[in-house]
Amino acid sequence: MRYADVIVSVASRKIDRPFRYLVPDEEGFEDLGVGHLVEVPFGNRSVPGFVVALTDDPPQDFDADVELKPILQVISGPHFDQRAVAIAEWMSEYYASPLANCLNLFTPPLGRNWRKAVKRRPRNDDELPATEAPRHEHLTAGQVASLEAIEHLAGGEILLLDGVTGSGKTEVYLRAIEDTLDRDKGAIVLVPEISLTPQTVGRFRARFGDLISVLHSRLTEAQRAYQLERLRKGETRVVIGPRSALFAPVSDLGMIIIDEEHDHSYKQESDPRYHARRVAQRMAQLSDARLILGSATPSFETLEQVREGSIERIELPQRVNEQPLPPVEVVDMTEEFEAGNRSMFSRVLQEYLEQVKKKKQKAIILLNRRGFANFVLCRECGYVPMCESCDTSLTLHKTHGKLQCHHCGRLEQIPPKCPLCDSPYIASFGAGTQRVEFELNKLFEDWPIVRMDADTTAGRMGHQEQLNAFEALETGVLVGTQMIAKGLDFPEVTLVGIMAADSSLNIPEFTSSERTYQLLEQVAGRAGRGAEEGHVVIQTYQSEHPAIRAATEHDRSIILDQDLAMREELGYPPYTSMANIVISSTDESKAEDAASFIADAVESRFKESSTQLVSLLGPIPCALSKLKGRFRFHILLKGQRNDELGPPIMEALKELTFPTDVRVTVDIDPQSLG
DNA sequence: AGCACGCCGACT
DNA sequence: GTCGGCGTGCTC
Repeated sequence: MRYADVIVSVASRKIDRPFRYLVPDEEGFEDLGVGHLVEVPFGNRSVPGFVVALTDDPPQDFDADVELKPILQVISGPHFDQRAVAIAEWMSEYYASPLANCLNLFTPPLGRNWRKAVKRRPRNDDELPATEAPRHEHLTAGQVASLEAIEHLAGGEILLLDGVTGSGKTEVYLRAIEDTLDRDKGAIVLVPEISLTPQTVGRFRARFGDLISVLHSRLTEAQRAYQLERLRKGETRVVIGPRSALFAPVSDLGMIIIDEEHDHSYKQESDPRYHARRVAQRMAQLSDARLILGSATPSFETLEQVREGSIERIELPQRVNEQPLPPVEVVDMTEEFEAGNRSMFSRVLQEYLEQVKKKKQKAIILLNRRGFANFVLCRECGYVPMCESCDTSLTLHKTHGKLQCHHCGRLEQIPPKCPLCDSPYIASFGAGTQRVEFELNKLFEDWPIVRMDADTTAGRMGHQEQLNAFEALETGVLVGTQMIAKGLDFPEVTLVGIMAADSSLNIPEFTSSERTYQLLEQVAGRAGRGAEEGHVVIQTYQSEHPAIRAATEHDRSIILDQDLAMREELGYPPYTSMANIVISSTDESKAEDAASFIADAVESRFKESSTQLVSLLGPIPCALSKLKGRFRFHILLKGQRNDELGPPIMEALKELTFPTDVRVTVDIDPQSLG
């Protein structure tokens, strides 16, 4: 008899182990192997499962042929191979996540109709056209050095392309992939989702034609399945897509490229909470593939690895068009106020805006907060309308004239008078992107403004629609949140204005300086990409802060050394490893009880393990102590540098049971402790 | 995670 | 007397 080890796709740490089934000696099961999605009986129901091994041995302690149940049907596959199982197993341990969830990354989404295979052949292939992109340009010295370094890179080794915006990193990627294909190997290219624009895709399509599969979020399930099938068969050898493209079945993987490696979209914020950079590192080792990271503002973690020698670095300090980076002017808004300016725009920004309008050019204004006003407040008694489901203040939106919760979406009427003291003096504070749009309209009549934030980009094509609208303008302004900082390339943009540049500095996270610097430097790089000189104006109340100064002077060293020194001093990553366990429930005391139970169990599990715990904080209420009607507590663990906290946490949690409604999430290497 | 079994409170 | 609360245990 043949038997199959199956991981049932049920997200629970309790049943996270293989179950062995009989493989029926029937038609349809001849080719059954690792990576197939199957339907298996489980308890008194049937569930989806993934075959992870085949064997001739019955399980111990079982009267196999009497008690074992047979696989009911083979649904689809194979979706992954033995190497993928090894990666999923590593992820499961490292991230303390059920193996079933990790294997899910390699397989099509299991909807309500999982018993039926998704058709692989789509009606329309959605092939985006190749855009003409002739091979340049001669290469710059930095590009030549990059290609040489890549050539000498051994499998599993990592290279950082540390190149300013516009330094031609994409051309290096293209040539490195050509070389990979020449060696008869495949490649994975990860980009932030926002970069999957027709322009980027067109360049790759032009160079690699039918050898590339593009995985973007607009694909239907059938289109996606078709592209994955082509990769698996080796018909396409290169895949480009967001973080999930890391799990595409590229045959004979020779190279992984992560563009804009600092980007936060590479961290998945649902289980398994993996970081694509970390998984790619492991995958490159297991596959003997080269790993290329690229960014104008590399993550401090990566730069620390450069410093300690585990990542090689090549700098590309020059732009391909030989233009300098745009000069940045900092305006201290306290001085503007002293000088009698009550407008949200500084005088210098207003002057530049007038010039841009006069010259029929384009401007970008960044304010990293959506809505009209951040919150409203009664001026007599201080009452602030709060969300009933979340422990946060409501944001004023002018478009629908209501208060909105930015965490759960709840809408409330604006109270005409204070519900506590009946005062009519309700005022709003803190401007958002809607307010900027409103003030610009007042200041510059009949100058078109395109607003780009989460409110205007809903829907599948939202981003592209707003970008197209801005592109189509002869002259105008793009107002938006951080989403406009990423990868936009409009040569007509000659001015970038950044409002409230310090707003993200005050977020209580150890990465707030790093993030602020990256955001400012990235958005500053949107100016002056054409022939015309660009200007950048940063408005702030903390003009002396290193994060602001580093972006102003285009000099990362102003912030890097002192920020890393601070992290070492205070025991933050990369000098410690960190894990955050969040426990939530609609019942506050249930959440708190479960949390202290977990804290005890985890602590004693670490005492028995070889992994040393540097500190355990909590349980304490989360910064967002109530979210979507659920009360939240968290436990923050620190371990020694590079120690893996996942395995002991997983073991502790496997032994515990909680009342229904109590949810426990483990976040290894968290980006936010909220 | 589901789902069944099983043992104690307020209702037709 | 019964419906039903959710604790405990099992799933090849």
